[in-house]
Amino acid sequence: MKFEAVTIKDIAKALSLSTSTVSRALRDSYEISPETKQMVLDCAEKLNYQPNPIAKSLRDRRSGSVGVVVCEIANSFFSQVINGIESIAYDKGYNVIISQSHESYEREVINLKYLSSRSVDGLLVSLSTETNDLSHLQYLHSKGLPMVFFDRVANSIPTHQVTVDNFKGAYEATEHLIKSGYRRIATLTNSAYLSITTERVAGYKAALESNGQKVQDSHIKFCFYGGMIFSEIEVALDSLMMLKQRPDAIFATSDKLTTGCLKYFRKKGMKVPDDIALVGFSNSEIAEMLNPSLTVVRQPAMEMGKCAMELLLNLIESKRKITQFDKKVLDPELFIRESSRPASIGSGFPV
Amino acid sequence: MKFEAVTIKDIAKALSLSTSTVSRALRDSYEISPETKQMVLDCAEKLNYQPNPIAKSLRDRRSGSVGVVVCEIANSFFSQVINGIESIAYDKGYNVIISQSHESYEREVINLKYLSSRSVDGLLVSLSTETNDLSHLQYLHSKGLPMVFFDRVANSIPTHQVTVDNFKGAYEATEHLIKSGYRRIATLTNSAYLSITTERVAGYKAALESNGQKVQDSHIKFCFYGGMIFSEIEVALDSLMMLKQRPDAIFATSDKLTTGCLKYFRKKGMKVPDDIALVGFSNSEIAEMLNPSLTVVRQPAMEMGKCAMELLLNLIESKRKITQFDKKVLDPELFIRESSRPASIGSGFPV
DNA sequence: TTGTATGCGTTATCAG
DNA sequence: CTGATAACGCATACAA
Repeated sequence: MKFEAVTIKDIAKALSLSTSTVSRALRDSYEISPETKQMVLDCAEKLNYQPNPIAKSLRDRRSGSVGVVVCEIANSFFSQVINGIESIAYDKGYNVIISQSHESYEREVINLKYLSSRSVDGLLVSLSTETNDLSHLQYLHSKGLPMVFFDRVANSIPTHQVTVDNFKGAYEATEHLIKSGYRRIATLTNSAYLSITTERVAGYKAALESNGQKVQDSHIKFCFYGGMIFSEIEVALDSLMMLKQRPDAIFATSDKLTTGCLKYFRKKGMKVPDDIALVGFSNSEIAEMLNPSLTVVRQPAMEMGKCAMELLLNLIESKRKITQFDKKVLDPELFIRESSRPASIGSGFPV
Repeated sequence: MKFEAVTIKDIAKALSLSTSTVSRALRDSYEISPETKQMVLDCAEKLNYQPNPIAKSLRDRRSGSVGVVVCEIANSFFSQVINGIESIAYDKGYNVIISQSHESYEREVINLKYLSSRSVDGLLVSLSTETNDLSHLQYLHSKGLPMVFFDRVANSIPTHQVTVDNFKGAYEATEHLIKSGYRRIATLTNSAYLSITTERVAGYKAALESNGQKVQDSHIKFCFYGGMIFSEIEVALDSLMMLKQRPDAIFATSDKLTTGCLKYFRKKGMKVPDDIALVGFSNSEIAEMLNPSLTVVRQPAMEMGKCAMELLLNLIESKRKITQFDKKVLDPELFIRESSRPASIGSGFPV
C-alpha cells in the first residue's frame, strides 16, 4: 500500500497488455473479451491490486467524499446526526469527513476552506455559534459547491435545509410548564445569531402569549457559547435567581444548556423541580438518567442526518441546476415525565 | 471551486508565464525574482486561486491526511482523544479522517480498507470489540503503512502504541473499594478480546490478591459489546445479584459500563452506594453529575490523542525504517469522592 | 531567473 | 476486441 503500490500498469506489464485494456477489464467493460477479463481479474487479485482513489478523483474531478461541519462531535445530538449521515453515505459509497468548529467562527472558516477546493463534493453544515458573517459560505455556494444546512441553518443562502420544528418544540415545552401551573417561566438559550435560538425563543414567547402570560425580557437569557463555558450559565442563572420575582421554571433550549442547568442547581443545592422546574431540549440518554423526572424535547437526530445527506446527494448527483429548494422540517418529540407533585413536572432530583 | 476551478495554468496564462514559474513562485522558491513572485501572488489572490490538494496528493504520493478508527465518537473518551489528535494534526497541517466501527469487526475492516490504499498517510487505531483476527491490520502494516494503536491495542503488531496504565487504574480502583471495607467486589468488563479488558481485569485480580481476598470467577462478568446493548448489562448484573452471596461492590471498567450500571440500579430501585458500591472508569462529565459520589478512574484522553498523533507523525515523516517502538503508558487519575457513610464510597444516589 | 518536459494513476477518446 | 495518447493539476529534473 505504501512502498510497492500495485497499479494497473503493473498488471498490464505482467500480462503484456495495455493499461487501457486492464482499466476496461477492471471496470467490466463490454468491449473486453471474457478471457482477457478473467486474466486481468485474476492477476489483480493475485497482486492485490487496489485502485488509487486519489488518481481517480483527479481524473473524475470528484472526490467521492462529503464534508460535515459541526460544532462538537462530543454532543449527543450531533453525533447522532453524524451516524445518520454516515449510514446513507455508506450505502451510496461516499466517504464522510467530519470537522469541528468548536463554536469558533475562525475555525469554521478554516475548516470550510480546507474541505472545499474540490476535495469534497458537497457540504453538510451546521453553523457555529459565533458565525454571523456568512460570506465564506456564500462564496462556496456561489461557486456551485453543493451544500445542505441542518439544525443551525443560514436562511440567506438558498439551498436545501433540514431542521426540526423548533418553534413547535419550544411552544409545547413552554405550554407544558404553563399547564403544570408555572407562572414565571424563564428561558436559557443560545447565541442570538443562531436560527435555532430565534425559532425556539419565538415558540417560547408564543406559548406564553397565547396562554395569557406576559413575555418578560428579563426572563430570556442568552448564552453566547451555548454553555460550553460553564460560567456563562452561572452568570445567566444567577441573574435569574436574583430577580425580585424569582422564576419558578426554566426552559433550556439545548442539550448543553439543560445539563448545564442541572449542574448549576446541584451546585447551589437546589432541587429540580421542587425548588424550580426544568424542561429542556436534550438528546442525551444520560441527561435523562441524570434527572428521571426531566421533561425533554428530543430531536430526531438520526433522521435529520439521513435526510440532510439524501438532499445533498440530490444536489451532487443532479445534472441540471436546482432552483427549488427543500426546507425539510422534522417533528420534535416531547417526552413528558409524570410528576408526583401537582403543578410540577418531576418527582425529585438529587442534590 | 467547482465549475470554474482556478489552476496555476490560469495564472500562468494571465501572466504569460510558464506553469513551473507560477508553481515555484507560489511555493516561494529562491530561484524566482521578487517581482515575478509578487505578480504571481497578486494574481493568485485576485483570481482566488486554491491549490488542488488531490493533484498534490497524486504527485507527492501522500495525502496529508491520517485516518482514525474508533468504535464510537459518541463516547466521551473517544471524542476527547479525537480532540487531542486534531489539535496536533491541525498544527502540523494534517487532516483527520474519522471512522467509526460501531464495535463491528466487519465495519472496521471496511473502514480500514477505505482509509488505506494510499488515501491516508497513516492510521490511528483503537480496535473494535469484535476484533480478534488482526490480518487486515497485519497486511497494512506489512505494506509499510504507518500506524499507531491507542487504548485498545494489538500487541502482536510491532508499532508504537499509547495506552493508560490500565493495570494501575484497575488496581487502585479495586484497592480503594477494599480499603473502604468492601469484601465482595465484582467487576463488569468488556470483551476478553480487548487489551484493555485483560489489563484491567489483571489489575482487579492483583488488587484482590495482594489484599488477601480471593478472586472468584463468578464475580467477573464480560459484556462482549461493552454495554452498547443494555441487555448485556442486565444479564450480567442480574446474575451477579442472584449469587447466594451478593456482591457488595462493583468495579465497572469502562464509561459505558459505568453508566450502564447506574441505569440498571436505578431501574431496579437500588441505591448506589447504599445498596451497592460502584467504582468505574469514566471520562464523561455527565456521569459524574449523575452520581456525584461516584469514584472514577479518569483517562487522560486528550493527552492520549496528542501523544498518538505525535508518534504517528514520527513514523510518517521519518526517512529510515523504525525498528524501535514506543509503548507510551499514561497515568490514569483516580477521583475519590468522600463518603458520608463509613465503609462506603459515596453519599447518595437518586432512585 | 525562467521555460520545457515528464510523471504521479486513472480513464476517455480515438484509432486500428 | 485492443492499443496508443491525452488529460486531470501540480512539482521537479533538466535545459536554456
